Amino acid sequence: MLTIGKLGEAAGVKVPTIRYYEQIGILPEPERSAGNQRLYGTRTLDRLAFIRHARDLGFPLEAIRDLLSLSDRPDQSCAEADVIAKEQLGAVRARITRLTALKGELERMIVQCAQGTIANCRVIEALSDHASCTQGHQRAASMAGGDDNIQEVAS
Amino acid sequence: MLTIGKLGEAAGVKVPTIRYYEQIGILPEPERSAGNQRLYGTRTLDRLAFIRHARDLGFPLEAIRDLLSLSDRPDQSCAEADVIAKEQLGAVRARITRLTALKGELERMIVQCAQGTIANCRVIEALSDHASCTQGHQRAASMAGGDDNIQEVAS
DNA sequence: CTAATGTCTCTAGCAACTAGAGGTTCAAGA
DNA sequence: TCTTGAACCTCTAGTTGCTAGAGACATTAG
Repeated sequence: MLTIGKLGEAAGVKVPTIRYYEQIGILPEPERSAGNQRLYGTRTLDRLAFIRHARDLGFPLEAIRDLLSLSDRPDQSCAEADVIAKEQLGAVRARITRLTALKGELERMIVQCAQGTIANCRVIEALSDHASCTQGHQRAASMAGGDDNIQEVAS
Repeated sequence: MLTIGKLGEAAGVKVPTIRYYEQIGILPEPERSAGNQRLYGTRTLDRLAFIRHARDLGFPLEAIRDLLSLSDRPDQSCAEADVIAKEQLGAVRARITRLTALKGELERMIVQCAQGTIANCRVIEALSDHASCTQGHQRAASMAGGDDNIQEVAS
């Protein structure tokens, strides 16, 4: 039997994340020790590894929940799993397309920045000049899953 | 003078988002009409278009805040703006690399799904089999800004 | 036995919005 | 002029997928 810390270590998932997964119901409530600490078997380790891997692949937790409920009924058709994976692939492709366009625009911006003053800075100017934008004006309706925010770029 | 709705339409930004930007201080508090409604000039439209464009490029609001404070002091060097843009470019490149790897893995998974039952579904199996993962085990320390979650894939 | 580490629950916070309640103001048509 | 309906106001709470902290209890190594 594994404690929560060992489980997290084995699966590559942080301890609070495991408790969070239990809270939202994608991991079952485990046994407890005499002192009320969670104890897990290898079944849960497999399940958690599955979740982690799917998260790494970009699947949202709701999709993972669906996948898990499918794998709990192994006699069903795998068509549903296939659909989920294909949707995921479409979303990933769309993101790559979009990010590639962004990369081009950023590269242009940086090349044009001649280390002058802000007044004639191409970076700021490129950001101000919406007309030179390669993307359209549709933000909400742009592409499926097009939420390309990057964390920790500059504080 | 533009009302908030017209401003949002002109800049391609939703009304609650504008109020949110004001709340977090990246848009100034505007004038008000006699009936307490917000009224904006073209200065704010420019600023909002700048924000929207930068968001489209994936800049986080904190980076945009820095960029805006730079552009408020036009005599400074643009080196800082250059640094921010370069960080952004690095993050975008890392995301593309990562997403391309994910795309390959998803494609493999889907090709192998022979429309059988869950019991021998390659999609589920590929997700369970952590050993066949092309990525390492480092999640937190993977790549800069590597948070590739996709929304709205499956409910 | 004690000290250090691990675990417990609970609450609050992060980004970047979005949605809703319940009320007010404005512009246009009859 | 009145009236309707859209747009606006403030405020709170929800979203996703966690992360961080407080204060208390459990376990384990020396």
